[in-house]
Amino acid sequence: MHLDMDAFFAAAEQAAKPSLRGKAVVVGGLGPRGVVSTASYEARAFGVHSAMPTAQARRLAPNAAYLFPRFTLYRSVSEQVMELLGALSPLVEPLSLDEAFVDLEAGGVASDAQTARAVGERLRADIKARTGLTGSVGLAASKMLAKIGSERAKPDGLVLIEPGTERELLAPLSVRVLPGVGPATGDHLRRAGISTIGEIAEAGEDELVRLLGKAHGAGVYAMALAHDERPVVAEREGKSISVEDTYDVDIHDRVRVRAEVAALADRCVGRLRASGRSGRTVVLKVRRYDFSTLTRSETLRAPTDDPAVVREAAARLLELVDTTGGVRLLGVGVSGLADFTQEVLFARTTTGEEPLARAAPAPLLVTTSVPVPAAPPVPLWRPGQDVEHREHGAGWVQGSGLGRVTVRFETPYDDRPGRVRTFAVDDPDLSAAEPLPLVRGAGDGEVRPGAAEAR
DNA sequence: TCTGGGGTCCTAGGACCC
DNA sequence: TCTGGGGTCCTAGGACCC
Repeated sequence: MHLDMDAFFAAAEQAAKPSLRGKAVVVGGLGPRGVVSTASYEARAFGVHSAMPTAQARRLAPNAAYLFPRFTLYRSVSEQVMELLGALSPLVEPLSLDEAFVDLEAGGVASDAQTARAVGERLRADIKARTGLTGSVGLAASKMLAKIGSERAKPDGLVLIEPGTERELLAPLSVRVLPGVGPATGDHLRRAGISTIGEIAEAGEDELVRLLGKAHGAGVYAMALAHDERPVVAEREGKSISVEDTYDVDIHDRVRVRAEVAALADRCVGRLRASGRSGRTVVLKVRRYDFSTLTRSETLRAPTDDPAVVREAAARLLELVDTTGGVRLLGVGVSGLADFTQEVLFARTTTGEEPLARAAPAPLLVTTSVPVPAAPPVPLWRPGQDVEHREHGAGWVQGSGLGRVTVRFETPYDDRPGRVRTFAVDDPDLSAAEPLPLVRGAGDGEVRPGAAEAR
């Protein structure tokens, strides 16, 4: 089974904000260089879609609601959904917050089409009851086909692909439907006169390998024949951790570039340590004013989670890069991840320093050796953000500017749009708040064992 | 129209080693 | 006189995915 939540971020916002139900909603970066994460179906009718620059979306749908993503909310909803999946099988493979594969056979809940369909429909009902949101389900004999099924089921549907019908179903579809065929490979194949999956099958494996290379060609050919033996894998270990920022305006000042790289290194290490791991290879990423992107990396003698070590490596790498003309993005990453204990064996013992493994998993606070110039003022109130007013209760920020902030007072449990009020940005009665659960009683991460099996 | 942020996997060349 | 063969590690870049 493949489960894919429908327009997940936008749907969660509509569930949280009654005034946005049935309206065009766009969730994504709201700065001058932002892109759309998710558009509600109403916004898609205007031509807005994921990965589109938000500036372009605003031209297409000027009256849509534009909201910053609220990952804490999406994560808590995601946990509830994943918990329902976990009740079906020990083999659940999340692909992102809103998508997962489930091996139903391994869970012993379905091994034929009829029961699989029943399990899928019951899951969709459980998700709706638990989160208030809809998800689409694909059921098939392999990951690829289950995923194609959920795509065809959207929105709010279920598609089961009967074993034996796979190849005739695939034949007329675009090659772009196959996993691993993106824009570049799609163009490549089209120039060779291949645009449908059926044409890949006709071309033969040798031709595909000639066009795409050994590994890629063989893989794409197998997929075209509906040969996909990839298992559902739960709990995959991450292989790298990285942090990057695109700046609203290009940075020209080399001193500022160094300061940003140091800050990114600290943030990266913060996440590295939060995951209880250490890394051996430090990667610096630079996107220049003209969008040309390069990476420079350095492999250390031993894994580290020391912010100073990562900061210094990143600083060395930066000195290898010409940034005249300005940079629009900087990033710092760590790969070659090892479990934490490894490292204690190496560098740390000689210093007499308390092993970092014992350190509290508190947010990492590091004083940078480079003075960090004051960051451009971050707006205090971001569109979509939850707030609490001493008098008016729970609401969310509709917009702010010119020293004022506009709030709509409504909660996920209201049936009608709430009232709008405007305050001074520094109104002492107004404070930031945590998101409310979308369904009353179904709290964040709250475990209700047996909820799914109870029927 | 002006292009996010977080990842994974693959390729290819050079260094290095046996 | 005409330059082995194979394996691993490191680095850089590109394609792809959500």
